[in-house]
Formats: sequence, C-alpha cells, structure tokens
Amino acid sequence: MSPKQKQEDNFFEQVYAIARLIPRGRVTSYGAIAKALGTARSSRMVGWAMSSAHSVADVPAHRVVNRCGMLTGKAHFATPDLMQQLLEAEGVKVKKDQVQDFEKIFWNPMELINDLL
DNA sequence: CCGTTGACGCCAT
DNA sequence: TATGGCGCCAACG
Repeated sequence: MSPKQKQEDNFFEQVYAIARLIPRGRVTSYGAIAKALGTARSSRMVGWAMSSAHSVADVPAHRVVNRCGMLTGKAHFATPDLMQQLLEAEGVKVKKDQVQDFEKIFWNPMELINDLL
C-alpha cells in the first residue's frame, strides 16, 4: 500500500476498521466511533464516511446507528427496510426504525481502544 | 475559491 | 420536559 494514499484515506480507514469490528448481532453509534477515532465532535464525519462505505462490502453500515439507536441511515440503503432486515437477521430486534434493547446490544469501540492501551 | 450539505451530538432557551 | 439551534470536519458543486 502506498503510504501517501494511506494517509489520504486514513479517516475512512479508521471508520471502516471500527465498523468491521462490530460483532454480529451488536450495534454501535456514530458518536462512539467518532470518539474512538479521537474526533468525538465530528460524529457527522463518521456518518458521512459511512455513506462512502457503500462501496465497501466489508463494512456493516447497518450495525451503525445514532446515539438514540434509531436507524437514521436506513434511507441510504438499497431499500429503506434493508437495514432493519439485516439487523433482525442478526438477532437485533428493531421496532419502528428503533433498535430494541439498544443499550444491551450496544458495542462500544472505546472498549477496543482501551484493550489496546 | 466560497458556499452548502451531511447516516450526529450536545447545549441553550 | 420538549423543541430548536449551533458546532465539527471534510467533500462536492
């Protein structure tokens, strides 16, 4: 990999890396990822980066929701119901675009960072 | 080059 | 307690 190119895509790589680490049947929030990246206030950037994740099949964007546990980005999927379908397929109960037991299945990326530290 | 937008989140009223 | 507005950072037109 070219070092120069790597730096350019570093931000995306960071977001993708964490997204790919989300365990199956678990979900996380944009803010949590942003915080894990050190850009806690740039939660929007995470969401924006995720929009680009469409090109990357390895990035389970459906496991990323806002801090309320709502499927805010469902509209950006191939079909509005796809995100919910994927989540339910993994055992995540979704009601009205809202993840049930969000806090229970919530996966905190900070935990990973803490482990690395 | 400048202005607008965006899958969010927190603070102020 | 609920609603609205502002901030952050980067890409796109």
